[in-house]
Amino acid sequence: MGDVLSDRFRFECHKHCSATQARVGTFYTPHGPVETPRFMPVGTLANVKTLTPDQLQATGAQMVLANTYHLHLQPGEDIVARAGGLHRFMQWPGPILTDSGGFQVFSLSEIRSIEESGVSFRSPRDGQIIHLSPEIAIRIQNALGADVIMAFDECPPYPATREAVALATDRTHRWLERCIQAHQRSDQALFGIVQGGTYLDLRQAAARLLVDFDLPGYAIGGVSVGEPPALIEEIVRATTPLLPQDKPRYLMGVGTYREMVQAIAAGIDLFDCVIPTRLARHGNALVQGQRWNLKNNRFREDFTPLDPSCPCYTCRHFTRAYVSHLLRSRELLAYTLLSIHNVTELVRFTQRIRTAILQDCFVSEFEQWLLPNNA
RNA sequence: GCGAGCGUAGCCAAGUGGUUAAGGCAGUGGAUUGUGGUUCCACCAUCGGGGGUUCGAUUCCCCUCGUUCGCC
Repeated sequence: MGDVLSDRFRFECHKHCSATQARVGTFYTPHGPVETPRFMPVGTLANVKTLTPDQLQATGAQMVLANTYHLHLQPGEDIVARAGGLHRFMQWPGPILTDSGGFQVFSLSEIRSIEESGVSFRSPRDGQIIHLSPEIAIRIQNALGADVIMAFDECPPYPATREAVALATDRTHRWLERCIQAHQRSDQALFGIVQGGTYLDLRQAAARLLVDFDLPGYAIGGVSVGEPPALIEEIVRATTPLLPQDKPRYLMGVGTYREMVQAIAAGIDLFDCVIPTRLARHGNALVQGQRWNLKNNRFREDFTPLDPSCPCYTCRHFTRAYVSHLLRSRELLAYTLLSIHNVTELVRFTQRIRTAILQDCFVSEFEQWLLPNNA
């Protein structure tokens, strides 16, 4: 299976940045290539919410992230499987990645018990008890049928003691073995996840250990859980170089302009983040490295596009004043237009980085984001 | 013209003779990182006007203005 797998999920590195660890590559999946570095919008079906596949495709998005936990609750993986799998059900022709649900246990359950066998918690939706374990998470993801599936991990909160993080990290490794055992589809790549909280030596030990599993890709998880942004960069810089050169590296849950640039400089290829769509639903636009609250008074009579230099549908057709009006009157179209723009913006941002690396001007062009702190 | 009622923020609307006058909507800012889905947080009034009573009135009394209902 190893050869078939490595063939189906080949990662080619085309160029390395001369001054940083940044690189340009292509990650091949059964549903098409992903040109890296690349931002992946979250998610689809239960989650992108306001974009059609056509609209999503027009943003330049290649791979999208869907959510195991939400799809398990509704409509249930059996229905997705009977519908012909996730790609067909949601009509997304490109690559899809599913998250394992490990993060959701951390982020949105109140009552939970985490044991060696797995996790149980009360669904915030309807109160029913949900069980997740490595085997269940993989079984669900096998049924959903995404191109890339994620190991079921334990994501410790921040802050957490070194002892607690070490326990969670060790458990994540034991769970990874069970995930690999449970995984049954050779047309799906299982990625491992590096945990270790903010303890760099735990991170590095975890990375070294994971490499031995020879997985088709690796992710850094457990960041952007409330820690100071500077710590994310530290973690990424300490961990990424230990992951294999010839495999895609994915930083989960990130992020912002700065975090992405710094992570790419450390050798990261893929990102996912709810920021563009969540901000859209809250009335914010990402424009030229800034966040704007389109509901602010100053946009009321601003008859220019969100970003005159942006090629997206929203910017080609509508004014800031119009979007501001849609938001004030709570028209659903506001969320669609802002989502189109925001996703386009972050995808384009990673595309521009890709181009800059290819032209060997990454450091000079993205200097403002590489320097320590500022807006 | 007579009788009764009501005037608290842009709107709706509690409330009390005593240091900081509920709440909602709207408004103004802010937040948001492997998606709990029109979210969360903060700010935003001296009580129609004038005069009395009182140590003290948004609250009680008088006048006035506005408004609503009924009668003529």
